[in-house]
Amino acid sequence: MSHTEDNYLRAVFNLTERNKGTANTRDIARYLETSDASVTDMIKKLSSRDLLEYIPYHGVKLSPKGITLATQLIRRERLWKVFLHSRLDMNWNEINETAAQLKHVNTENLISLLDAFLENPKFDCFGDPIPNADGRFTLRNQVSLSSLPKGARAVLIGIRRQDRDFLNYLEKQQLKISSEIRVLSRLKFEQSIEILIDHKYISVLPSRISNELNVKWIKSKAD
Amino acid sequence: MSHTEDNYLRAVFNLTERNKGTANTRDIARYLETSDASVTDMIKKLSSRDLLEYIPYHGVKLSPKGITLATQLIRRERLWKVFLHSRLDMNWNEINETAAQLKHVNTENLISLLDAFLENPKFDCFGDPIPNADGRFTLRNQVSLSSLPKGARAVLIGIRRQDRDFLNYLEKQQLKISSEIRVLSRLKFEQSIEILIDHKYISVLPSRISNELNVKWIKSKAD
DNA sequence: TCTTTTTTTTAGATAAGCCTAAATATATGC
DNA sequence: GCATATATTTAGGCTTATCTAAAAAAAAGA
Repeated sequence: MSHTEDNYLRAVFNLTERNKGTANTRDIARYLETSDASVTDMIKKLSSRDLLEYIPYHGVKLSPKGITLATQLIRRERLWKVFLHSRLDMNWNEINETAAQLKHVNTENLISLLDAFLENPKFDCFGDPIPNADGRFTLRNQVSLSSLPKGARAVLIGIRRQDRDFLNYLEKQQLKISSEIRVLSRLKFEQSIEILIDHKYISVLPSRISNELNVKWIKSKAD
Repeated sequence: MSHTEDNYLRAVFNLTERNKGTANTRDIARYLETSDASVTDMIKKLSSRDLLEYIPYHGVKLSPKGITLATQLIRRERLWKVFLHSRLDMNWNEINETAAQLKHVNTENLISLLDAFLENPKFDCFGDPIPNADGRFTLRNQVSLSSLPKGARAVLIGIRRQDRDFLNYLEKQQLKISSEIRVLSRLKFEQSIEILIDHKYISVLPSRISNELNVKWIKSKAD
């Protein structure tokens, strides 16, 4: 597998949300910042090698073989993210850029040794699940921050959007994985939500933002 | 810089022993396991970009610009070796294979963060010096194990040859960086040297082997 | 349904990195 | 110094991954 092929597989994986549905040419091209024509070329190549299931003019999804490979890539990438975050204390944007490169590194024992060194994390620093060596993902209950009622308490456990500007914005707001959140009020303007972060910082987030944040809702006995 | 270009620069760096002398086409081809013709092509390309100084038919050396880049590559590769050895406990052969891939990864702060995490090591797990961010190498006194007299005490600090079979052989012999060595006797047969390793293991090494090992000779006050 | 817009595919080119075979330059031995 | 051997370069071609422009298919709107 070349780096390019790796990236196509991961793109299809991400765009089909773990293979529910198909990815279309145009979205893959945008995701990888390349031309539609290049995507068609590569799709043909990968499907001829049984990594993609392809119906011309109607998009692609991963084949069983493709799922296995894509899952390994995701595993490598997310384990590296944990390393970069927890050991090197790198910032979010650089973590994504660096892990995107590191995921291509592949030798016999590297990933199992790294996994052991990091003490077998199940989620990365953005809350995304890390598949185990068999490709299985850990599931957990989570809801969108935007769905919480006034007064609710929650912990931030997942960040859906991960583009540069969005991540910079969150870091500015002192929001990070494991941050404790209390919903102070819900405003009519842009369906905003006013929250208290880690008992210290007050923020008002428009739904455009809070929709992208997944939390674990801590229900007290009273509820 | 592409991965291929990276590898050519590092090859020239290694083959010229930090730029004393020139590297010839054939040796570069052997080192990179490619054809002579491909090497000529790439040499032309890199010298046209002022990374190599090239006299047709008479070999190449790194230009000042090339030295800077090659030194950064060596720095990245050797820092990763320290990580793989000291944190992941990977074996020597896989360390070389993995670090060869990792050295291409390059983002803004990665290497300085890794360096800090590893506590600024000056030598890697094979005893090779790690250039600092300015490209300077730490020097130290070392002699070949083969040159020690009977009775000498020393510490293993460098391994010159690093091919698969050689490294496997050393690991079998319980030899590693920082091993304490005492010279028990010197034999006529193949100029072998009998040594005691870490007060536990006795080995007889032919000069073919001991020539490739660098040690720090611990001279006691009596000497 | 028929036209227009959007999306996808095809056609034809280009650049990087590699190859083999042939030509040429340099080094070596007598 | 000349013949032979070795090393290097040139010539021509291949593959991968990319591109733009044009053609074709599908989707959307009136």
